[in-house]
Amino acid sequence: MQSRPRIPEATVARLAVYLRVLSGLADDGRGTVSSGELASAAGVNPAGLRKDLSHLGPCGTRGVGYEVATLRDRIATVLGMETAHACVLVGIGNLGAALAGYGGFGSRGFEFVGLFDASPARVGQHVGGLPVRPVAELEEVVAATGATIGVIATPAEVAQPVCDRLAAAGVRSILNFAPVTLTAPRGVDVRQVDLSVELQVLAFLDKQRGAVPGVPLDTPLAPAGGMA
Amino acid sequence: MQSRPRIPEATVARLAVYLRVLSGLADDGRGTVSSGELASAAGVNPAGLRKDLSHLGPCGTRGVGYEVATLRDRIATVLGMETAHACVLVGIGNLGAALAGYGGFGSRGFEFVGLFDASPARVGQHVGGLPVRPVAELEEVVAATGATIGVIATPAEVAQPVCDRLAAAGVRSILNFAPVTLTAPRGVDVRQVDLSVELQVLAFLDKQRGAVPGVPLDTPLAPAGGMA
DNA sequence: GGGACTTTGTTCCTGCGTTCACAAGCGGTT
DNA sequence: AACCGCTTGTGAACGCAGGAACAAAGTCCC
Repeated sequence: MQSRPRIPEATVARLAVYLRVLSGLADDGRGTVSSGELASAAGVNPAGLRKDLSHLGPCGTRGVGYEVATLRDRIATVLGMETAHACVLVGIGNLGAALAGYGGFGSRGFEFVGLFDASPARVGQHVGGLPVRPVAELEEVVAATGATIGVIATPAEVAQPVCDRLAAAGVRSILNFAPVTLTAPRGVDVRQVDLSVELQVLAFLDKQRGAVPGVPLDTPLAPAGGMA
Repeated sequence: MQSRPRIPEATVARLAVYLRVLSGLADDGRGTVSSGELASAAGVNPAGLRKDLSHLGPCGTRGVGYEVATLRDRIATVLGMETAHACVLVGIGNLGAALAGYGGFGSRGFEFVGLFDASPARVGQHVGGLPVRPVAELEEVVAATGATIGVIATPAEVAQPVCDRLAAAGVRSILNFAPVTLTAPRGVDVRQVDLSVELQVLAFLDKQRGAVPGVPLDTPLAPAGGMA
């Protein structure tokens, strides 16, 4: 009954999506939304959306719907977005530069306070308004800024040492883009985003769909010629 | 039981991880691996790993373990990696350029056959060995190359139109990096990768952990000055 | 050749997430 | 003021994923 006994992780991920949709609706001047419309825009089931929202207490009006601005602020508060989160980014390659320049982070309360790279050629360059610093200064910057989130976009070979240094420096949440499974000490949360894994799942689903005609397309799809 | 009655998506995602670990072990010259060691390297439970592998039939030797090369090839076959997949990439901004230059795709059977961007300044440039083409040629290239996978790395505003054009051109699997929920016709599978959502989940877990001291750290954690 | 150890493959069980369906409550209307 | 339709919030059932324990099977050693 308290504020948050426990919110499932799957629900948290969806809350972030709702928040994005609600921000767009607020910009369009919408005052209220129904669960059905919001669920449709987010690509989920209306009942599931209501259950997700029930985790943060009653925040809608029966017979009317949800007040867009109020619900947006409520979700932002629950997700911990009222306070800015300081992040450090290690590995300013192609992907790292893309992350540093991505505006979607800053508008959601995440601020990069340090960019690091091992290559001397990169050090000193400015990416997204911040200078790239040598990795030797990592611990110093983390301690000075109180950064709690670390993002790893390095080659796979050095991802684990970087993870160890981040954890030792006091970072408690790590987002890893390197294609390796990281091990972190107890109390440090690591989330893995493997781009090739996503592609392989897509390829498998495509193969499975093509091999099993049990899920036919309702589109004509022409000859196809496929046979079992 | 024979070929594939149905493999859960969660298992497919983990199979891709096992495949990466097995490739590394094969490069190190390892002949066999036990489920415990493989599970440890992949960061999963040994029992769960064996259950995942059971979906593709008995492929291990009791008392010994799994033959590294054999298991690797088996997983690669199941995931549909023996045949190369042609992909098109729309939106050559910071993120798109990073994806085009990422070597992890080519080594896993995914080949970019077309890069597209709406900006005339981008068109003609070469990224990752391929020329950037105008989006007007999208349908033509998809038809000529038979690409089945489309990757969207455009701004959010144009992601839905691009998705529609990809689907109409014959692409059946779409990986979307734009922060919008896409709607695709029946038969076209869309996977969403929202980087800010990942960060927000991390921030929430951190906030929850900090507010609820029920999960204490077993490390001393007192002075931040300590290091490995 | 036999015994014992190791490791896989399977089965059961617990818990979670998702979905469906209904009661409660609010606004608008007459 | 009362009725009625609409929407939220909640309770229950279904299905699925995850984890642990057990039996089968193969190998190594004596």
